[in-house]
Amino acid sequence: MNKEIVLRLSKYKRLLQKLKALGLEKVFSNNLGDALGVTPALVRKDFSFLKISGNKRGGYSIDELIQEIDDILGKHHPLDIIVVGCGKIGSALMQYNGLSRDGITVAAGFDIRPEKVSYTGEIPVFPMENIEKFIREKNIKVAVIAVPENAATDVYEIMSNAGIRGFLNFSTVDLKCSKSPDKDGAGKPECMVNNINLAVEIENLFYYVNQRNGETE
Amino acid sequence: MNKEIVLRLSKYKRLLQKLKALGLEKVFSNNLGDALGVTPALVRKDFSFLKISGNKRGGYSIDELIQEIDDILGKHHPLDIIVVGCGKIGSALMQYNGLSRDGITVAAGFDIRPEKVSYTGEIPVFPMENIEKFIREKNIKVAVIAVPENAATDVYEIMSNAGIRGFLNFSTVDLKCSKSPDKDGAGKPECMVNNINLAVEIENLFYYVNQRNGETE
DNA sequence: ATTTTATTGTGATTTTAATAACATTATAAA
DNA sequence: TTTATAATGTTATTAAAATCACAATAAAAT
Repeated sequence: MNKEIVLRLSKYKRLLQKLKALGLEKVFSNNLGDALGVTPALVRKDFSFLKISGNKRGGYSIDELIQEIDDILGKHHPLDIIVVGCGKIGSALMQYNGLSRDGITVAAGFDIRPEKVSYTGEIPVFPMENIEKFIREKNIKVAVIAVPENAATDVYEIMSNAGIRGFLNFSTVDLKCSKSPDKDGAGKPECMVNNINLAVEIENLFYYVNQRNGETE
Repeated sequence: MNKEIVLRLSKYKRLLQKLKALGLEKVFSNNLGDALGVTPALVRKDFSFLKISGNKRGGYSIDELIQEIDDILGKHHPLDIIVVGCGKIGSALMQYNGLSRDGITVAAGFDIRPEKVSYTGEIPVFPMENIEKFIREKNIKVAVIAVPENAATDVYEIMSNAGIRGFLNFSTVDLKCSKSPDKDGAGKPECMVNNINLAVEIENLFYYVNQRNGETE
């Protein structure tokens, strides 16, 4: 499955939950397409691909869609993550309410600096030495990387070896996930990395802003 | 110009700066392609498109590439932004060093809550009433939105009217930029919005992680 | 000076994702 | 019960982006 379609699924679901909260029960490919800025045909294709069928004239059942999308996104399992690096960005994420509202739980934070370690807060922060054990024991599969540039690859390696398979990387290095080593390069990726570089995003915005001011092209 | 190519430009540049710091002077399309995970042909096409030419056997001059990319990304103008919403995410961004390292300056923060307002810190936090005046006077064009869901569209409207043209949106609503109203829908977008939904990103990771465990397909 | 080589620059091809178009069919209306 | 309608589901088409492939050529080697 395509990366874009998975992102659309999350967006459909958020929208559907809001529609449901408003008391709606059915929705048309039309409505979802408008909201996401895509054609209704694409919405139908997505659902068709997911084996969700609608009703020839009544559209799709919102409940069924939500249920089905949650299945696909694995929302019926606990979504436990850890955050590595409890500096500015890392601790903001740990305290961010937006995650728990979507069923995502930050199980713990980790930091190499002793002064960041704390077992008293709502979410404990452990020293880095404990990370491997924690990942294995709690069977954690997804982690946020919020460490400085020079530590990122090391931290990635450690976590990757301990069993983390999904990384949300806020460090300034672009991490690429290693392939399965046993198949000498031909294997499918062992993990998934999602790099978010805030400076890149902002530079990107400035580019467009400058475009607008400059050439009328 | 394509959105993807602009992102690649930022990535090329970061890489080039590191290579330069190591003392290198020339680089081949080959090297850049490897690092970014694209083919060398695409790298050459990007540069060709930017009117940067290399040397038939000596590759590209790192200095020239950096200079040229900075030109295109508008890095010779000041990159001043504001942050609206000084909660967890917002204040983390304001204090984040990664931005200033790339020449991006947070000129001010804004918050509707009086207790967040402060003129003593390194970056002042003003009350929301002042935002329009500030944007106009300082000619700010790019803003980060880090407010709760219910405030996002209002805040977006206010800033859009005051002159902001590039938005990095961390709120949980997907903002879509409005088109120029004078051309009844046919005009080019008036602004650019970059939505980052952290919960969506993490859900996305869980999807791939679950895939790996499940079907061997 | 000549030949070889390594790299650029670009046209052709492939791949992928999205749109457009339409045949199908469940519901509603007559 | 028949007809009309409004939505789905899917096939064909278009558009876009990346890769492939190779001719052109500057530098290095002989």
